[in-house]
Amino acid sequence: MTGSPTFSPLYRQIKALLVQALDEGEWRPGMAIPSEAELAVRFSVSQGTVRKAIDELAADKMLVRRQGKGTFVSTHNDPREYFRFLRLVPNNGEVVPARSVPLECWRAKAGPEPARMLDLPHGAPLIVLRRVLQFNDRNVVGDEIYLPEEHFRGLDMDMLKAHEGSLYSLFEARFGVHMIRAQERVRAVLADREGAQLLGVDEGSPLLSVERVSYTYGDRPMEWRRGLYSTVDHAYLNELN
Amino acid sequence: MTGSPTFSPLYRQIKALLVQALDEGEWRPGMAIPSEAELAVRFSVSQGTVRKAIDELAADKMLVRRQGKGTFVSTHNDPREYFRFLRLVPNNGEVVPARSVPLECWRAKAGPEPARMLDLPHGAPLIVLRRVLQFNDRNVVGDEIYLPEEHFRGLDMDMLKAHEGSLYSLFEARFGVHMIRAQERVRAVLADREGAQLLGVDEGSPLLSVERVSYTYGDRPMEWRRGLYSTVDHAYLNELN
DNA sequence: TAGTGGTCTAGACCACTCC
DNA sequence: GAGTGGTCTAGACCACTAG
Repeated sequence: MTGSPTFSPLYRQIKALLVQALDEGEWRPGMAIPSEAELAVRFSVSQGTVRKAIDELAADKMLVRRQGKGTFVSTHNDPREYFRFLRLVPNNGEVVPARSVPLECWRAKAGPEPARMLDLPHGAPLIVLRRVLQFNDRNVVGDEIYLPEEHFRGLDMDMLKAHEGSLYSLFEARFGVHMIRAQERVRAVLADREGAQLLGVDEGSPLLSVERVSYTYGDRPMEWRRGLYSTVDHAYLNELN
Repeated sequence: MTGSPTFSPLYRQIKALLVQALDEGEWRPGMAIPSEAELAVRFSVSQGTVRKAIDELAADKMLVRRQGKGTFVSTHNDPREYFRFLRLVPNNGEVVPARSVPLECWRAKAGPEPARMLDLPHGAPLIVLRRVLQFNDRNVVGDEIYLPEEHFRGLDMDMLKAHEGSLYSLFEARFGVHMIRAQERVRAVLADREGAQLLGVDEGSPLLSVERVSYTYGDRPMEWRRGLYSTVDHAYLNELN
């Protein structure tokens, strides 16, 4: 019976303004945003209110606080953040860095599934790419990745081969597309001939199928991918609360 | 060169005291804790400091705030929370409640793996139970669950059959064991004869193997389980930030 | 109307980083 | 020492719940 509960506290409005500024690129990934005191003046609120807005953005991992230094726009373009969304860990605890190796890259029209996942019209232009992830020079993940061409114009094999780091670091550095969050659906499948060969397992071996949609500011989907994970020497790790 | 950074803010000390009180059962799951004002008096700090401690406990899901009513100890013993740790969702979005059906329950000595995962000495007494999870009366998950007998004395098939709800709600209601968080490792495996029959799939079908350790207050491991998930009609859903 | 959590402010001071 | 985020306080007021 009651109307919509339209009440929105000040700090959430400040938060929305900050997200808008981030989305518009007022501050680039890795750069510092103005100090809390400055922002308080800019928005005509107390520092405590700015602080609460930033608290939430830090919890969302859009910003990173560093005591004594400032507050920074989070970035994928830093070795420690390259594979922020990758949940695969080796069975023996040793930490080896992953390496992304591009295989193919072509243009295509969106079929029903990519169109739906990317919120695009059927037939919209896409860039599709295939790559593998390696640990210790061994292929462990094979991905097929679908991107709306509109936002990734110019992406090709040369660019992929020239780039050090993860795809998300490339997306950020070259196309200004910053992924904020993602959602994965994991299933068990059998390796077909191609997948088996790619990951160095027998045909018919069990693999994880991992489908992921990644979102940029404003919950806009910007990437859809399907991966095959070999879980012989690794596991998909998940924390539950 | 610098010594250990032992600085701990007041609100974290308050938080630790609150966790201790929760662990000792001063307030039971589902019940309200004292108001922020009362706690401020009790600990001789300002309400804002208590508030920040509770903020973190709410983020950890140990407490739940309800505006106008109070702050409550979180509980698994509520239909909406029965399967808080279950990440399985149906392929078609419809929400059907899960149902836990016990199969077997027996006593055993801890082998190397349960002992390691539960931080118990080799040979420590365990209770082991097998059960299935059903959606729409169809078996989708088969679990084998290992519990330290010390904390679950008296658990048997009769008790399992008599209980409505999830295992965690039973653990909480009957044994005062409240799971706070858990960690899962997911792999792809092939269904053996037994697993295939249990889940109604062909032998050799791909299944998810999900190993989980659950922790109570103080990060004390209290349960280890291994599950087989059929992902024919469901997917393991995960949010990444 | 009373009690609870939620917001907002202003100010003092602390911890950390860098020059 | 200057500048940043981090803590703590005290007080006023708002939103929500329940009797």
